[in-house]
Amino acid sequence: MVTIHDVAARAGVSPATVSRFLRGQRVRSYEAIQTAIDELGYWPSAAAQSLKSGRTNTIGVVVPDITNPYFAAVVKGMESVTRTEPYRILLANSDESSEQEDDVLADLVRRVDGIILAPATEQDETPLHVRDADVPLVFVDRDLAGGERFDAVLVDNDGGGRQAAEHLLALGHTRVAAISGSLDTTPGRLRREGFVSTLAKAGVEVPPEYDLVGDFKEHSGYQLTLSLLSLPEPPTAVFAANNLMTLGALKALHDMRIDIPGQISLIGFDDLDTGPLLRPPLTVVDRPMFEQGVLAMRLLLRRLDPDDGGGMASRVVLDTKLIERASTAPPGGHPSPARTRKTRSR
Amino acid sequence: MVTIHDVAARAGVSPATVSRFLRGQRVRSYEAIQTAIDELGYWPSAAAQSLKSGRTNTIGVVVPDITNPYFAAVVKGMESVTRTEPYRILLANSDESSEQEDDVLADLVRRVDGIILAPATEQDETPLHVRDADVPLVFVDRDLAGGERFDAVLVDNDGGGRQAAEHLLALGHTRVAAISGSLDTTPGRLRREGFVSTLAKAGVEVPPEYDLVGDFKEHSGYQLTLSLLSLPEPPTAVFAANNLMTLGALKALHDMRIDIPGQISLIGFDDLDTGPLLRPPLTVVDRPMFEQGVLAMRLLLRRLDPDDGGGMASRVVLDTKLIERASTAPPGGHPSPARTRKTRSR
DNA sequence: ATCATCACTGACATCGATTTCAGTTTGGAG
DNA sequence: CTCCAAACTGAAATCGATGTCAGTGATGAT
Repeated sequence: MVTIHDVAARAGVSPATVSRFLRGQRVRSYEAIQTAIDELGYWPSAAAQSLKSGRTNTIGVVVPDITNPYFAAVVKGMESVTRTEPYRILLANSDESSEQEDDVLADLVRRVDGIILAPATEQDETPLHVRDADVPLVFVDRDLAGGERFDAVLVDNDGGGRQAAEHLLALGHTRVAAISGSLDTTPGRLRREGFVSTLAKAGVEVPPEYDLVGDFKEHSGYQLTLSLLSLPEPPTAVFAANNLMTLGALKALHDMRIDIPGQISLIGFDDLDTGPLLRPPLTVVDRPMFEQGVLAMRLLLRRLDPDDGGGMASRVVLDTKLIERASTAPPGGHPSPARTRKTRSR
Repeated sequence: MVTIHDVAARAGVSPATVSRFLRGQRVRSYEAIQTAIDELGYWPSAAAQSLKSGRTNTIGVVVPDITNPYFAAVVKGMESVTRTEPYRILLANSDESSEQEDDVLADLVRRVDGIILAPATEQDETPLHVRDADVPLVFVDRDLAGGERFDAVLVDNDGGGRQAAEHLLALGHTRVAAISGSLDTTPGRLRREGFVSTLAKAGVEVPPEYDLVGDFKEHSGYQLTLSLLSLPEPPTAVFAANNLMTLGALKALHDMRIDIPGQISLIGFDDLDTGPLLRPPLTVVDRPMFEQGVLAMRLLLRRLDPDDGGGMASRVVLDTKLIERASTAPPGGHPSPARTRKTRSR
C-alpha cells in the first residue's frame, strides 16, 4: 500500500506538507506533490483518517427485508441523499428478527457515524444500547416503545387503517377480515387498530376468526387467506396490512378460483409498481416511500452536522392515500359498471 | 469514547493484556477484564483495528438499481452469506451510469476488502483501476470487455434470448420486435443477439423499426412500446429484455387497450414476484437471482481468504429457463383453449 | 543593510489496537 | 530450598493521516 510517506519522499517534502496539500491548503511544492500522487496512484487510507478524526463517513441502515419493494424504495431514497455527501451506506437485513437486529447493531455501532433503523419489534431494547454508544439513531417506518426521544419518519398507520375500513364500509361490507402484520410492530398494531376501531364505530365487529395476525411476509398472507376461505362463512372483504401479505392473499384467492371482487374484495397497504397491472388491479392504501428514505437520511445528517444544535427529536408523520382500483366492490355482486369504467379510465 | 486503555486501567492491567484477552488468549486476570469491559460498555474501535490489520471486514456492492427486484434479490443473497461471517456490505447505486460508478468505486476501494460489481457498461475502464488498488473484484450479472481475468457470476444471456425467440417461433410469429437493454452492457447485447440471430436462422428478420434499444428502465419499455404501436404495421409479438422494461411495455399495451396476447404477445426477461398475478400472467425467461448473489459473495470471500491460493478466475454461467404463462399465444388469434387451461391449472 | 511580518515547512505527538521483545511470575522437579 | 521451563505480562513500536508548535525563508518597509 502506498502511504502519505511514500508520496512525501518522492516529492521531497514532509508528510505534513502532503497532508496540507490534500486538505486544500496552499503549499509551495504542489506540483511535485500532485505528480507524486498521480505516479504512485496514492489514495489516503480511510481507516487512518477515521481513527484520527473519529468519523467513518458511513451510515448504517437496517431494514427487515431489502427485497420488499417498499424498503428497496426507502433505501434508494436514502442513497439519493448520500450521493452528494461524503457518506456511504452500510446495509443490513434483520429478516424481521430482533436477534439478528441485535447482532447487526452491535457490530454497526463500531463502524458508523449514525444509524437508520426499521425495528423488528416495538419492544426491542437494543436501540437504546445504540444510543448508549452515542451513535445518532433515526427510525423509519416503525417506531419503538419509548422511542419518542429519537428522530423518526413514520406514516399515519392508524389513519391508513381507517381509510381502508371507510372504503369497505362505503361499499356496504359487513363481513370483513383483517390480516395484520405482527402486533409487536408499530405498523402492525396501528393499522389493525385504525381498521378495526373504525369498523366498530360503524357497528361492524370483526370476529376473532376474521381477525388474523401474520408476519408481513408473503407466505403468511397466503396461509391466512386460505384459512379464511375454509371458514363456514368466509368474509366478503379482506384487508391485508402490507404489500407482501396482499400478494400472498391474492395468490391464495387465485389458487382457490375466488372471483375478486365478485366473491371477495381485497384491499392492501402499500402500493406496488405492478399494482395497476394485477388481476384485478389492486385497491390499496398508498404512502410515500422514496420520500421517507430521503427525509430519514436528512434528519440523520442534520444530527451529524457539528454545527447542529442538537435539539429535540423530530417526529415526521406522513399521510397515507387511498388508491381505488378494481379489487374492491360492493359485497356479493360483480363490480358495478360505473366503478369499472372509472377504474379503467386511467 | 471508551478505549482499551480505560479498560486496562480499570482492570489493573496493561492494554496489551486486554488486547490478548479480546483475541481469546489465556490471561490471568480475565475476570477483572471482563468486568471492566461490561461496566464501561467497551467495544473495540473498528477504525483502529482496520488501520493495524489492513482489513476492513467490509464488502462493497455496486448495482445499477436496488429497486429492481432482480438486484434486490441478488443483494439479499449476498447478505445471507455475510450473515455468518464478520463481513458487512457497503451498498451503492450506480443508476446505470458509468460516471456515478466511477465516483463510487474510487471511494469504495479505500474502504473495503473486496468489491462485487454489476458494471454500468462493458466499456467501463474503472474496474481495472480497482484492480490496481489490489482490491479483489467479482462481477455479477454483467461482464466487462477484457474482464475475463476476474471472477464472475453470469447467466447464459445468449441462451435466454434464444429461448424467447424459439418460443415465439413455435407459436408461429413472424413480425417480432425486440426491446433491448443498452447494447453497452453484456446482458443488453447478448440477449438481443441470441434473440435476433435465432429468429434469423429460422428466416425471420427483425427490421430496424422493430429492433429497439432501451436502457433497462421502465420508462423506456413504455415509450418504445408506444412507438411500436404507432407503426403502420405493428409487430405481433414483443420481447422485452428485462423485468422493468417488460412492465413498461405491459403498461403501454394496457393504456392503448391492446389485447394480450390476442393482438400482441409479450415475453419478458427475468421473472417477477407478481409475474403470475399480472394481466395477463407473463411469459418470461427466468434465471436464479438469490443464488447469483450467494455465489458471487462466496467467490469473493474465497479470494479474501489468506489461505486461498489465488488461482485462476472463476467464471460461473447459470442457465435460464422459460416460464410459459398466458401473455404469449399464436399471432392474430385469441389464446387457444388448451393453452389457457394449461396456464390456469397451476 | 536591518528588522518585522507573513507564508510556509518539518519534527513530533496523537488517534486506538496489536505485536514484538524483553522481562517477570508461576509451578514443578530435583 | 533452589532452579528451570513454561506461562504470562508490560513497555514500546507500529499502522497512516493530521494537528501542533517551533521554527525557516521570503518579502517589504525603513
